[in-house]
Formats: sequence, C-alpha cells, structure tokens
Amino acid sequence: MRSSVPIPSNLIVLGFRALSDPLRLQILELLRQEEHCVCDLCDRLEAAQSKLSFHLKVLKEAELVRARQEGRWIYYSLNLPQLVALEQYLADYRRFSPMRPARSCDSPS
Amino acid sequence: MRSSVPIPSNLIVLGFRALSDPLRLQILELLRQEEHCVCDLCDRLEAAQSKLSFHLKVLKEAELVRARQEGRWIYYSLNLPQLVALEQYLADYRRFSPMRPARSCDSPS
DNA sequence: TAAATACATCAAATTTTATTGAAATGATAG
DNA sequence: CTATCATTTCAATAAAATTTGATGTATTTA
Repeated sequence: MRSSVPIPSNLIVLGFRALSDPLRLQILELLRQEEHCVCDLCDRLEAAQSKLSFHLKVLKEAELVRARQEGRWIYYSLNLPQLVALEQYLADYRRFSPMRPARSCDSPS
Repeated sequence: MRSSVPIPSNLIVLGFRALSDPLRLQILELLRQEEHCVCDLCDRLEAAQSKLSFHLKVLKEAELVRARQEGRWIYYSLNLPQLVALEQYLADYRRFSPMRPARSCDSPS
C-alpha cells in the first residue's frame, strides 16, 4: 500500500466546496431563520434567478439545503445535520490533534 | 440599503475554499499528528513537490497552517485557532435552528 | 567554491467553476 | 387549452483553479 493517508469522503469535500463562496454563504444566512422560495432569495440577494438556481444546486448536491415544493414554489431550507457533520469534522481537529515536536527529516522513522 | 444580508468575512470563505480539496484535506490529516516538511508530505502523498507547494500556499493563505523554517527545511503545522474559527462559524447555525442534533452516546456532558 | 538539497515561484496547458440570457419544464388559474 | 408564474436547464462564454515542468533562491555539504 503506497498512500496510507485516508481520503476524505466526497460529501465532506462537496460540503466545504459549497461553503467556499460568499453568495452561497449569504443564501445559508437567509435560510438560517426560515425557508425561502427562490424568488424571495432573488429579491433579498439581488441576483438573477438562474444564478441563484445554480448556487442552490451546488448547495443541494452538498446536502446543505433541502428543497420542498409547494404548488409552483420551491422552498429551500437548511439541512442542519449535514452542517453539523462538517462542524464535527472540524471539531475532530481540535479534539484529536496532539501537537508533537517534528521528527527530523533525514532520520528514518 | 440594498442588500441587508451580511457578507461573510474573506478569511472564512478562504478557509472553506482551502478545505474543499481532497489533497488539502489529506495534508491536514498528516499535519494532525505532527508537523512535516514538504519533502515528507511529497513522500506520504505521492505528489509532485511543486504541486504540494501550491496547495500548502492555499492552506497558508487561509491561515489553516503555519510554516516554520529550520535550516533548509520548512516545517508545516496546523493552525488550530483558525480551524476552530471555522468550526465556530458552522456551530452558529445550530443556534437558530428548529432542530437539535442528537448527542452522541459516548460524549457525555 | 561547486554540488546537492529543500522549497518556492513562474509560465503554459488543462481542467473546473461561474455567469449570462434564452429556452424548456411544470404547476396553476382562467 | 392557453396564458402565466416560478424555477430549472442549456449553451456559450468568461473566469478561476489545478497541474506540470522548468527555473530561481536559499541553505548545507563536500
């Protein structure tokens, strides 16, 4: 076995990627209190509908939001468990990262 | 006032962006236990040196890692405070949420 | 001093992601 | 059925991120 470093799950990577854009973070900010339909988000964020639709898709594929259809509106809301999953991923660094002195580069372990 | 939705800080966005790549997460995974020099990371991750140098720069600009020079080696290590800052950013979503995440059985409190 | 090592940086090529406007879909009301 | 509204999807383009190989810069060793 050559690379023994664990490869992070795709959903984790997708999650952080989805969070790595200011507009998407603003969307989440709006969804924090209550669900919103797209036209609502368009108004609040002053962005074109197709633009928001794209970013909502990124968020949905990362499972950070959920979509619920009611009539011809689609309401988006936070998917908190996945946000918590990312939080936990980061929390593990705080909890299980003992700071050790470096081992010398040229002395084999 | 046109858009009243708070714009997330640049360091937060940079942080999540830095976390949104499998190789970079693998780097952090390796740095979790101890600091490493670049050549060490190259070996462990089987990646070209210039490639790692690029990704380390991304991580450094996001302030997720720190670099310390010793002789001709540069040792990288986690910058835990910034990881915690991102964790906190996500934790804030739990506050205004209608649901409470289940508490894990083995984490008493 | 010359050679070797560790790493950064640059430029070019490639890949990925974002933006835009228009067209398509799908629900609903008349 | 037709018109309308909310939203998605598409295609073209633009912009950004990533990879790669070469080169540059210290630092150490011979």
